[in-house]
Amino acid sequence: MPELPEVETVARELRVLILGKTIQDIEAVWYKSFDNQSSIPISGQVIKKVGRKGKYLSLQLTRSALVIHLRMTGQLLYSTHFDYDNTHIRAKIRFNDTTELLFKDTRKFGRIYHVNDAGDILYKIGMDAIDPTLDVDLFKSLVKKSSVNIKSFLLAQNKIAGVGNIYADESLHRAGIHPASLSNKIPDVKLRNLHTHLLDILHTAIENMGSTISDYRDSYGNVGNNQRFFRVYQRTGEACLNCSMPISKVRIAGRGTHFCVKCQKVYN
DNA sequence: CTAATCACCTGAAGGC
DNA sequence: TGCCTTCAGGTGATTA
Repeated sequence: MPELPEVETVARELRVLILGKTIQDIEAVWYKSFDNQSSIPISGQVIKKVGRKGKYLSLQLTRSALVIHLRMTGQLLYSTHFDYDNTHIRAKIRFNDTTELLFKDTRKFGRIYHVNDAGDILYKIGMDAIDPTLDVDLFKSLVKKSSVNIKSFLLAQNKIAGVGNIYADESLHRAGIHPASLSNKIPDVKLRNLHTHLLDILHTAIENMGSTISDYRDSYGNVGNNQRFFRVYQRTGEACLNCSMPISKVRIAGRGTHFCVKCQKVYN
């Protein structure tokens, strides 16, 4: 589910909802969902800062940190009452004002890590895709250093963090680059295009509160709006909005990949 | 280093 | 209705 725009939406909401709250305790309803790697007690610690890097959320506490990845179906739902639906709730972060942050995760892939320092988890992640210091030149040099196909490059979180299957396909379509193109064979002009469109797509998706395919919800339980603006993702067989050619779907990097054969040129 | 495949899980959808 | 297969916003380990 959630890629950068969805996680950013949740991060912004959590800053309003839980910043400054004191944690009472954390209950691991499904044992694997909460991975406690620190001996520092959580109880009594205050949420000092809510951050995001790539698809990871980080909650800086007084003395330690919680790092959260929602994977495919994770949701962080803020609750002020106790009569909620417990289905698929895998962990509960309780605050001392009786409110809770519920970790709902149908497929159980998501994780809440408790670590001494958020860097213990985040050190392996590349630069965030909307980090202002990731300018065109740096973007181009990262891509040109890679020999993998561009779709795989965009999905590789250790290079640029936050882009997933939806926004990889959407940005490659806008930039007119075939997803199977080799990263180091794409012309500079096209990479410049890709950088521009990737940023535009991510920022627009944030403005639209993220994309909901099926499971994504924000911390209020609301769906996103950005799925209405997809041009290729999940539009297989439908007309390309640029040229009317039916959208194709193939498997690249082990993922369903949507593109237009006419608008997206292969470089290799 | 890269590429492919499986593993982790549950549920929805489509074919028969 | 039921059974079986395939697929899904992700990533990490393992095997060529």
